[in-house]
Amino acid sequence: MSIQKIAQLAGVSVATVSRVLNNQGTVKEKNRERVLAAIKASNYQPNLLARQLRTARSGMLLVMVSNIANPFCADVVKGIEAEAEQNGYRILLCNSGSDITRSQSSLQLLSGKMVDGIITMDALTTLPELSGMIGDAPWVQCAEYDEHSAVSTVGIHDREASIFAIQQLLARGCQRIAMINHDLNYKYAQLREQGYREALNAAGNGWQRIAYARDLSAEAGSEALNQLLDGDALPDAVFAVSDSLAAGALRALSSKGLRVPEAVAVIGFDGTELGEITSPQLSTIAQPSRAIGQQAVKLLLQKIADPGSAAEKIILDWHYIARASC
Amino acid sequence: MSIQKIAQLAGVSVATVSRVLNNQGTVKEKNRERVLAAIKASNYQPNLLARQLRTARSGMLLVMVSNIANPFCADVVKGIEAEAEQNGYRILLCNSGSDITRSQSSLQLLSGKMVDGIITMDALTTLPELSGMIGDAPWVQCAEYDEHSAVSTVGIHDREASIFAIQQLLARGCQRIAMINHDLNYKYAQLREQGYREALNAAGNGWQRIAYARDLSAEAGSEALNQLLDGDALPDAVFAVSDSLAAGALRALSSKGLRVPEAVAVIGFDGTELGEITSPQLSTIAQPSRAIGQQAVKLLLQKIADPGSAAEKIILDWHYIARASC
DNA sequence: CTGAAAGCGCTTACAG
DNA sequence: CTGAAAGCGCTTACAG
Repeated sequence: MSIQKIAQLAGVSVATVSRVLNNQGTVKEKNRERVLAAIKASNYQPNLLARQLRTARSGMLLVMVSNIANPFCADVVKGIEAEAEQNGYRILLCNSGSDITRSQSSLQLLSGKMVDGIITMDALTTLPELSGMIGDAPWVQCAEYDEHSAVSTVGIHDREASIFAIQQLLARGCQRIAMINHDLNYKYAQLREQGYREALNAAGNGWQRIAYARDLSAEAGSEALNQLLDGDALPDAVFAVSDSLAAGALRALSSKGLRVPEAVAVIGFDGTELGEITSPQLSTIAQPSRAIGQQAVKLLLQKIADPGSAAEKIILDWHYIARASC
Repeated sequence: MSIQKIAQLAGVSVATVSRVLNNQGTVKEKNRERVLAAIKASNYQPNLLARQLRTARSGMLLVMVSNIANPFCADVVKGIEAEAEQNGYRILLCNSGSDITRSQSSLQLLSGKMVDGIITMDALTTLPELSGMIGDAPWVQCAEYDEHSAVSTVGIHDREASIFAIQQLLARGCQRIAMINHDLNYKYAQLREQGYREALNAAGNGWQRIAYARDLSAEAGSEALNQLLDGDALPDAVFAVSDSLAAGALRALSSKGLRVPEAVAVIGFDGTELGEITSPQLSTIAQPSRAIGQQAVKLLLQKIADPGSAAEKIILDWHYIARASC
């Protein structure tokens, strides 16, 4: 079913059909009705491929997430969706799974003109490989801040937040503060680790242990915690770079009979709903997830409207949520 | 940058460029090299819109999820992704948020020929409104089983699973078993409620209370539980239709000082990782999430390959995971 | 092994 | 207010 058939059915030209379809130009009322009737009668749906090929505009934004199962990502996506919708854009989600091949495959949607722009949440270090395909298409990098790249970004001050968390633990009297980090390919992982070391060094505390979780699942958090427990001295505090990791750590601590926060204090990161269902509830650094997504869309739309505009960096505020685990 | 330019640069026709692009037909080695060189030199990327318009094939599957933040959905999506990838298909995720307008908007991707088929996880009752747009495009409905519709589905036997859960509670000696259900627009919600009532009726137990959560968040689970606590007699067991709801219920119980399972036993549904991070850990009905996604793709691909084939229904096995909450 | 040409289904100046 | 025609960037018989 094409616009041709509709034109034929309605006894007008394709141009006229196109005009009523797009509500533009002027069409005599009687013709409009005829066209509308023909459309309804044949259950016609316009071919988006043809339309977008012609107009070079899709009204769609691609969002590339490393892991939708992560509640923080899901929250950011919600912010993205809301803002996009408000501006008449639809969003397409691709789960890259941090896999470079899969990312590249998804990027074809961009280079292939199926979407007008892209928001990535991938690891910073994978970006160079991607940027070739992205070229100078509208792009903003989300929740992964990089000061040197020429791409627009929105995120928080990760180092600061991390320092704050450690200071919190220090103020509590903790002596052996361990960290559960994630893949150092992520800039946030690097920055938070840097903050961890800085804060401890500044306090003259040389006891530093870091375990790296293989992904952001609770399971991986448990594993990481068990690694930490393997050493000579037990940590009396754990700072995890994600609530899901922290949740897994809490679980592992509990199964070892270590009370939280008495024996081991725990601080998480993200401020997701996960922190409310663990026991004890999780103290955590909350990111402004929705706002991050929202800002990302704003930057992207700006770039789409004016492709020549310069890259912009937005830093949003985090805050600490004190609950029972610290 | 178009195939035209490449042809010009390489000094061949567009047909030849197309042939090397698609690795088909035969091209003299020297010409192939020239084309490849031109492509590299100009960082050419094929326009997918044009290609798909011409071939009427996209290699993409649309997955419409009501809520990606739900871990069960995320697991199903993982199964979908894996199976799709194995068959050379890319997947596009759309978060409908159970919103009919948003669903319709996403469906334009299908009717607009941008994707070859669709997997929905929406509520059954919204489907009639959608089926008009879907027409007879390849479609499978996932995790929401309907015996009467003509669309392929894959799911579990919800009523049975629900009955089993209630019997478990009954066997434990629970007398006042409440249910936390979700929107009855979902068939699974209807079926599980039916199972709940049937099992209690069969046991001659007339004490039946149901609270409906406004969504599938832990927060909504807590709210629902508090409603349940409002009545005259306290329940001594709660069956929740989702792990996230159950997690919220556990949290609310704990804040009321009600011990689980001693004062109130709890059983969840889905078998997601959430059940492992709550305290106590959650006993739950586990769905074969990955397999559900995988089967859905198989059915869909089958339908794409042979559009005339009949709708198929697949019922997968669930199993009970006994943990500490019951 | 290669190229000219038709055509996928739209939109949009342009002329009337 | 309307239609004929060009063109978006591809692929694919078809002829050579």
